[in-house]
Amino acid sequence: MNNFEWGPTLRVGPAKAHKTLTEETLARLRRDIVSGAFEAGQKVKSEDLKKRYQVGTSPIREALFQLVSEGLVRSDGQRGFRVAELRQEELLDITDWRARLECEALRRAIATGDMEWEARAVAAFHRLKRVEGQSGLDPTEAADLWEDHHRAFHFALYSACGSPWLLRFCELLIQHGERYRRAYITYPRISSSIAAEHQAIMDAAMARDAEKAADLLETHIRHAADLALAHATGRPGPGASPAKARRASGPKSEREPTQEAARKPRTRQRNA
Amino acid sequence: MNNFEWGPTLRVGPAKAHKTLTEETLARLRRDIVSGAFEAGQKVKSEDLKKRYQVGTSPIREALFQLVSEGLVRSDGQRGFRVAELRQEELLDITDWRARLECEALRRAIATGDMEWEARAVAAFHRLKRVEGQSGLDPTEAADLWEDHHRAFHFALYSACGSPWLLRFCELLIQHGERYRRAYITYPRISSSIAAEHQAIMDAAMARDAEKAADLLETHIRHAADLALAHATGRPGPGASPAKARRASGPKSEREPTQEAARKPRTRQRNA
DNA sequence: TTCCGACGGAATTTCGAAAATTTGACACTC
DNA sequence: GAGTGTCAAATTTTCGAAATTCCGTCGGAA
Repeated sequence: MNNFEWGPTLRVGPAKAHKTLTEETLARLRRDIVSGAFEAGQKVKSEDLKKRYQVGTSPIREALFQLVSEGLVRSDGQRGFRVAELRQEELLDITDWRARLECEALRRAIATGDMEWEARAVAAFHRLKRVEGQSGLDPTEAADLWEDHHRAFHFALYSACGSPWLLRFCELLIQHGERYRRAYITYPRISSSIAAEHQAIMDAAMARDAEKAADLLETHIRHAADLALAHATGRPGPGASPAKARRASGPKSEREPTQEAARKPRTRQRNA
Repeated sequence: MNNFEWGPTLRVGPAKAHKTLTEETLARLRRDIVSGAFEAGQKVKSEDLKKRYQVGTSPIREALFQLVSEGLVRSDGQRGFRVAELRQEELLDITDWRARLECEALRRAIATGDMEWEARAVAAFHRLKRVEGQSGLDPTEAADLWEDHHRAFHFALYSACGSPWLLRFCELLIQHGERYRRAYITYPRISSSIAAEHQAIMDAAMARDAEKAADLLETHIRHAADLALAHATGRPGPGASPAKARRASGPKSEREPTQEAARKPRTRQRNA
């Protein structure tokens, strides 16, 4: 039950062969949303995305719909799509569930994980450390790289939990947690204390001390959220332009419709 | 935080206006998969679906991708889609998490729910009872109707839990749980004991007895799963044609490729 | 002025056909 | 007979354009 696959979200390695354009676009779009390349609440026009990713209408829409289901994008009737908003309230919700579910996953993995699991964890941890030591990279690239391996490390720890659904929930929550973090905290900011936390979790896990590992993990998760929250409150506020919106597409006219345009019902032909 | 929306999955009422064809197709396809109109593991050809739902390529694919994310459909590289398999192992997993998460949701709702929540629950329960009393319907239709209202009743109970993510998780799990149930148990089988369980849960919830309600709910969930499991083990086994596969499309040739056809890598142009 | 409906540009949704890929079959060699 | 390469049909993926819908604006009536 280990080779559980849902999306290719958390795979760092060689990845599935026979990728379709849709899958590729999905991965890129998801990464761009999580990394903050698009602003929260921003309208995403398929025309822009087509230019940005150099693909046709179908892959774009197919990817968008999958992201809707993941909660990163919202679909507005026949009014297109927009990036999900960021609300502090939701960050609290996500953090609570991350603490509950990821700790549970870790406990189970420690209880039942075999040598292969240990090997995966050790390998992922090693990669993370190496990436942290790396210097001289473009900040954006460095952030992306670190986040990828950070995610992979956490996921490797849970990978032996034995419950596909738990793993899936963790996957979703981690993704969203990362988005909040990256929206509020500017890089580079891989503080050594975070690295130390990882080390401690890793040690406890390998020593098969489930309770200690879970405690450390919970602290780690809440710590990250607190940090984000602290930064958030000292800022314009959620939804109001966190991070820079890098790699944004050209200076298009954008025409954001008036925020809450009067929504009077009209006559309609179809779908009567 | 109550008006949380993800998919239109669990809405019974008036539903969002301005439906697009994709949304409609998504709802229909989801319902058909959950209800067992498609067999588990079956390949779904877009050509068939186009004929079945009378729409073009795009709505079909867009709906399919959303269902992939929900776990009801799996996407096979460039080899199309197939309905997710049913494995007893997974039913156990789903049941465990349903018990944990739905009970938690119910507890929270009881703790913080207001009058409006009570009203929603009472209304949903009333509808469920009325539907159960109804007679003289086509069995298929009756099953669909009952399931819709059963789902809505459970969801109404949780709707005041205050956590969007918890609600979303419950939504997904309920959906999958229903699929297993309907795959293994043939209708009509709305035993009076189930109705009694609902009544008891409802009473405890309205009396704000969180612990009792949660206990009853857990029993209810496990009871349903046990029933399904009992039927499953006395059958060909999961994945091997449970339920009837009603409303199946025309007697097409179906051409199921040999289960594990030798998968030798070929030369490829794109995505090199 | 304010409300209402129609008009037209912009964006989204949907379709159908072209391009690419998979799959099974057939012939050929070893 | 087993293994291998080629070919054509079936299927999926992708594109681009047509159809539909939305949204702001303008003009006219109360």
